[in-house]
Amino acid sequence: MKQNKTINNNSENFIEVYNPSEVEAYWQKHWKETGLDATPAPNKGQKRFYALSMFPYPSGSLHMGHVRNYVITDVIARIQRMRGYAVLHPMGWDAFGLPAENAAIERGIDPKVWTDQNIFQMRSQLMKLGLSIDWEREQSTCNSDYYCWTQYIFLELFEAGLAYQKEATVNWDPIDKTVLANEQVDAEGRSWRSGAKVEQKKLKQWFLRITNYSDKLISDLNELVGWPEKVKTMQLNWIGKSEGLEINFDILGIKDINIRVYTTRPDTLYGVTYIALSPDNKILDHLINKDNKKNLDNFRNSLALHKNKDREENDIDKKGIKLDLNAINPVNGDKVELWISDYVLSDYGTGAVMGVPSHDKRDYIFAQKYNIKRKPVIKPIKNNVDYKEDSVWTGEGILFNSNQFNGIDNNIAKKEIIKLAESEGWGEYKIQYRLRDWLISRQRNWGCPIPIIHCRECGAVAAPKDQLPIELKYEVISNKNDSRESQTNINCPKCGKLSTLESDTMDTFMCSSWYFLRFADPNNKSKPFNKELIDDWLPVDQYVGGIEHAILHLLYSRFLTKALKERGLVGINEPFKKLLTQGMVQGITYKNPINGKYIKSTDIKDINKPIDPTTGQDLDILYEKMSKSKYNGVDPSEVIMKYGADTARMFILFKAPPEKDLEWDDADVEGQYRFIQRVWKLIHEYINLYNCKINNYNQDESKNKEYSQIDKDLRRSIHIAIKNISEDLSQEAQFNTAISELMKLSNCMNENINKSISENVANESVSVLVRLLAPFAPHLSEELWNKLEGNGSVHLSPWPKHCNKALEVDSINLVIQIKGKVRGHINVPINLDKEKLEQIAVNSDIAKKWLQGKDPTRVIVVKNKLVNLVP
RNA sequence: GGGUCGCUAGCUCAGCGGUAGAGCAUCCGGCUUUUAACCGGCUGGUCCUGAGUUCGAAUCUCAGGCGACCCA
Repeated sequence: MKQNKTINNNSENFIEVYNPSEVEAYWQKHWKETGLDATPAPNKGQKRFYALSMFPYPSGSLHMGHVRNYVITDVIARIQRMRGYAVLHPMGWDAFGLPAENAAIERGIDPKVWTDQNIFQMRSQLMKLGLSIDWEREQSTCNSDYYCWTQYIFLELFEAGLAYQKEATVNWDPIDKTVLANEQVDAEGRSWRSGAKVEQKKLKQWFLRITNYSDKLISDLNELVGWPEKVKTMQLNWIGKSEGLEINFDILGIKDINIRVYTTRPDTLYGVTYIALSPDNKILDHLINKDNKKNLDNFRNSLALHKNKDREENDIDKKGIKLDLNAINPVNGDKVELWISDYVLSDYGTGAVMGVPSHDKRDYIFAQKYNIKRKPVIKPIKNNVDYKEDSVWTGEGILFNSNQFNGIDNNIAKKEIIKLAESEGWGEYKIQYRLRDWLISRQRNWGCPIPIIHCRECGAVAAPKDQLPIELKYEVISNKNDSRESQTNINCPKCGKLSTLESDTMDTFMCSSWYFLRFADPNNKSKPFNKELIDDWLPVDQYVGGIEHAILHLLYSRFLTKALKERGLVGINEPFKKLLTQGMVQGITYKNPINGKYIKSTDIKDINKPIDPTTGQDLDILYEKMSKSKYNGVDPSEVIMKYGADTARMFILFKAPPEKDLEWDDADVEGQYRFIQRVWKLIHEYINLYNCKINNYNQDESKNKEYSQIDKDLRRSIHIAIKNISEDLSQEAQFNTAISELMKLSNCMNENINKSISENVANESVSVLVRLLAPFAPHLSEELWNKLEGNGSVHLSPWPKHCNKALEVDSINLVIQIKGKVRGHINVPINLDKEKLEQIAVNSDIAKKWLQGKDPTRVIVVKNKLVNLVP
């Protein structure tokens, strides 16, 4: 940006242009030296506030999403400090994970060195944003003084029986060569990290018993009044509690064996035409004869290694083989076919489903493919045009084809059929959850080692807590496969015999499920944290992060907090009191709608009418998530270099409410830069004209004084700004409207600049504006505060309070409505009684003109606002 | 299919029964050796549509349209 020597050459006093890079660097250094951002020592009686952003993965470069995230918590932290809270605002690094390991393999670098370099890089970028973070509390999950306690917490869970090993069908990511938890596989069956189609493998793995807490995780959502409803709904759906019936189906011709089926739709029981078993259901061993055994083996082998989710999908091809057996529907004795199909999951429910093609989409598709008969038993109450008996109806309705239940509403029938099943003994009411136990084993090197020793005699033995950490070996990982197979020998802590150390590491989500606790007691050498300090600072008062963690991180953290509470390690029940999920930062893209190619903005001649330089095609202008492949990324460091951190902060907060997506627009950034410059100039003009100093403002004097009209008007604007901004920042984090109010106040001060404002009111306005601006533009405000000779730091000065008296007005513009339409205004003194207002309105020229001599039939008077005359 | 949220100036958003509002952009003027920057000013609105409630609806109710996200 080209810098002029002065902003306004006409002004008598030359005002230097505000130079953000100089000023920002100066104050950042000064704040560091004076310890401005340090967390105050717990002091009895002082209110506490814990502001936290989700800590980042240290990829090495800061992106706009990070900036948005950390600026939001920073503004909140700064406001709370000015309001007199002791504030904890820490930062750390989610430092284990595959990129470091891949870098190590590809380039032969120690992953620890690589990670630390990235952390150094990102930390210095963050510092340039002027974030009031207490860096003394910084944590990095890959440091042994952190993961030591991750292991300790794992052992606590192990002792509580909440960590266990089992053989299960698990999601295998073929690119990252590791297993994944269900939460880490998306709806298309792809890994959240590598994007690879996940395969199914049967492996012995470590799990955490999150399902023990299913009900608590649901019911305690009610405590989380400060969470977006959307996130709570997503968690509720993920846990997926359902009520239903578990039914025994006898098999025709085979005694002593029956098939257990779970259904949430007992009302469709009369519509069952087949039973489908999962291919690995153990009951098959008892049902299959030699001939069928071969078929089954072939079938099992032929099954593509689908991901669970994939198999649940409605529209994918479902495969099946028919058995020469029939089951008996216990409710009516009907014979139903027996099938094996890959759309039945072995570890959900009982590994068997009852097929009701008329009332379940997946069953319908399967039945259609294999010509299985259908039997409709529910029809909608309304004569729905869309409903046909030979199609599938999954909605509500009335039963038919169902003996004694005919004509009954299906919701009532559900309960009635459960009752019948229980009284006749062929089924029982059961609650089922979608949530599975959390698989935490990862076949990776760069992760927190699982502190377990496998002994031939004693089995899985916990590493003694006083021998933690089980150190991670940092040697260069040159060959993935070889390093996975090498085992570390260790003596069994129980019997002393030679044993092996567990070679898997933990899911990195385990590391991030408790970091918010460690910040309360970051340097504890004897345990993860001191309970008193946790209960003092936590729960986190304001947590800010991306919606992508609505289930993963937030659910795991809630679970772990509850588990630790039961172990007596913490006293809190929920970790995060308020949650704000910020929207994405999007960049402008130019896309050729024909071939779908993205064009760099530098290749476009006229940015207002973008044309593909090679094909001449008109381009679509879109806003999309910033990414290299779309050429729409904006580098935070460049923006800070060009405009300064304050401009970047102001822009990002002003452009959209925090929870909405934000469209990056360079023109608007310029606008914010100009605002910063205008404020700078404005305050200097006040200094020059009114000799403004913070300490010249006499608050007591302002209270009972008689003011001139100009002073009164300006004071009203000042106190309206205080009131509105304080409200914007109290209930919801409405930074955009708060900044808009700041602009209004500065515009108003600017309008009054050459009018005869009294010195005290000029000082009041300056003192208020600089303080209101402080959380948003901390450097500019501090510099101005300093110029105004304010005491100490503006960031430790008290947040202004509005004065109700200043909001009062002497006169109002009375609105005159005729039949509800605004026809004019009359300036009248405030607080006139209704009769007087009516009199003024009726006798006004406006009334005469519009009523044309007629008397109004009705008069509505709203005191201090309007009079409505109805002819 | 269900749920949630949204639709207000060219753009991004406030307003949530009582005069439609900010910022940016546009346009005009000033300043200036040009570009630009800066300063000043003016524009700009079926508040998605329709019906209802009301003296009065952007605001409340109902129906519909469009869009986003989530779930199935």
